[in-house]
Amino acid sequence: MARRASPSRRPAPVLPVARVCVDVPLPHLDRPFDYLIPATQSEAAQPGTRVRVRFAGQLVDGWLLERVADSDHPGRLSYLERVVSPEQVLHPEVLAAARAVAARYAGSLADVLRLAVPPRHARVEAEPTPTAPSPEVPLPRSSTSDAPDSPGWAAYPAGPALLRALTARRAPRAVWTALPGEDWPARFAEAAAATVAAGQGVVAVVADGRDLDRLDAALTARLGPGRHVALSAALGPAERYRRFLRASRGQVPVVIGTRAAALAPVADLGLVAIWDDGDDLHAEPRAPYPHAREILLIRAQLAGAAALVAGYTRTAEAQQLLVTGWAQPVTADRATVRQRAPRVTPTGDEPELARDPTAAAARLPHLAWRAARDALAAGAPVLVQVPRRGYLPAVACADCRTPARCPHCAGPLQLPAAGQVATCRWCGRPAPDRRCARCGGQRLRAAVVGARRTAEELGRAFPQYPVRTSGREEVLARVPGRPAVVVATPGAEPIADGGYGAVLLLDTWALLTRADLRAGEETLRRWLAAAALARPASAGGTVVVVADGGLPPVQALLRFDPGWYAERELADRRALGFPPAVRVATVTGTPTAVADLLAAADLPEATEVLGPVPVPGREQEEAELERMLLRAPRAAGARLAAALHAAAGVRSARKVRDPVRIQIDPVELW
DNA sequence: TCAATCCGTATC
DNA sequence: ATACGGATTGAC
Repeated sequence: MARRASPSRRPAPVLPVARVCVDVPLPHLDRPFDYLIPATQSEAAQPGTRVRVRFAGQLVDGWLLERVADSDHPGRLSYLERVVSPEQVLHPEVLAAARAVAARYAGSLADVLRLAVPPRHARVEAEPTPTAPSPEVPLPRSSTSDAPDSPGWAAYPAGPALLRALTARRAPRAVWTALPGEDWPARFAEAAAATVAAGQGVVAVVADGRDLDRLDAALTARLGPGRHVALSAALGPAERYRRFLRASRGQVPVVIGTRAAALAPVADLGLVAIWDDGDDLHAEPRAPYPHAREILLIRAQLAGAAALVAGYTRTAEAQQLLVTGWAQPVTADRATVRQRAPRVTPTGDEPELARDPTAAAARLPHLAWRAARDALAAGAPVLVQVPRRGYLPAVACADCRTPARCPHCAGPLQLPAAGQVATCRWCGRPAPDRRCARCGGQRLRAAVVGARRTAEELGRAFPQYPVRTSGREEVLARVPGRPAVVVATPGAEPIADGGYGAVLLLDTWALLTRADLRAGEETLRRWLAAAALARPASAGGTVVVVADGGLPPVQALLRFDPGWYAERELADRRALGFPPAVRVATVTGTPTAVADLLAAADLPEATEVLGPVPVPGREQEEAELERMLLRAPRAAGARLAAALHAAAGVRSARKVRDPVRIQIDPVELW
């Protein structure tokens, strides 16, 4: 009666059962399935390998999570079809983190593993191992010294202690607010070197390729060649897998990269680090939409590793780490900040037409024009930051321009049409009688993004200097320390040799009134990133921000005090019920699908359900989508995610129609 | 009484 | 998803 199961196949003599995570996207199949390991494959079938298995009649990819002696499954087990490769690319520490990430974000393990391990490239896997420097080779700088060689960290009272703690494997956790002009890649490299000197591995994540290049260079300078790899989506599949393998095989102690590197393997993880955690590039756009910072913090927590959350600014999430005592601040004292910071001046946005025809030509406020002119005359380059197009129009108080919020749930308001009553984008309630929280005004105006100032206009204002642009199409990494006008969009500001003489922050109105919860924080982040490239005030460095000096982000910029702003921001979010003070989930889909899912969800008691609201900007979709917003106390966050994942499972087990998208603490909340 | 079909359920 | 089983319904 030998049917399909070939009689020649017999189970492996030891630990014959493989627990396998099958690579299918259905949430109700998000658990391991047991398979028999054929004796012939026993050697190859190690935990962390890729396998092929027959599942529901078809061949699918899977991950061999672990080997056990026997199975709880009451039915008959199938054999593994084959072990794709003996390479153990899924490390136990990464698996544990991936499980926690899936749970945190109401997602499936298979989805997270797809983000964690790049696609296999068989030819690369077969390549002979490149000769790696022996681990016995000492670091270029003294790695045996108890006090690490890094004067740069001495500018921060807690800095040297941070490095000592890394060297001593005490797993320090820090929120580092970098000084203006700080050479952060060098500081990151020093922290990495201290960890490596202690015999541990490092994973560091940055937002984009430009930051990655800088960190790459700093690590090469500090650690020497061949001690780290840089992973990014921009690499081809072969090179990406080649570098991943070097990390996975323990040939390098340090991995740096963009967000997908947050789950990269290193031996004995000692430090996770993220630069500029407020950049929205750190948010993964694929399910389950995890944020690189959260992934890294989960890893640090589970592995007992150190953590470094860093930037010129401080996010509300970083502030939350400080408030809960999970991490300690690494911040310079005020005297040092004053010494390093440029002079910052706010100005109104009315160009003084009569006084200055050239300024008017560029639609530049007089003060901004004068700062630029003086810096150019002094032989320094000038940076002009202009926002990119394409922000959602918001509604703001017509008198003081404070973004208008719903009196019921504090969501942002929208004006369906001129003259109509404003309604909330979150809960859908009309808000006919609301008053501005700041000034009490009742009139509203739509905050329309102004016309973009072009480089040509600035060229007309400063005809004798070259004008260069850095933006979406072409991003400049560096400009020489000579007079020139550099026009850049946020995130594309080149570094200037010797620093910029003046930095002009224009069209700030568009940034500040974005219809987004994070508008203020994001504005300050972009300003500080640009202002940090200016010379110190003592060397003539000036920043002119075209905005009302009374606005909190402007205040924070004037004082160069992102910590103050973060405290305020977190307090606001607590008062309004936003992350990270609370846990939020959004559920998006067709009205019936969303209602179905929520009906099936066993939500924690304290969950507040807001909505539904129509989802904007999806004109072509055949079915109209809507979104519900759920919020729960942080303590109930795990239960909220579990309830939504389970409900998605119940739904997907029944009918496959009408997918719903579940996002936990989405970066964009409007 | 049997067979074609429908629905629900498990997928190891 | 897809494959299977048990229930259901229609025709002989």
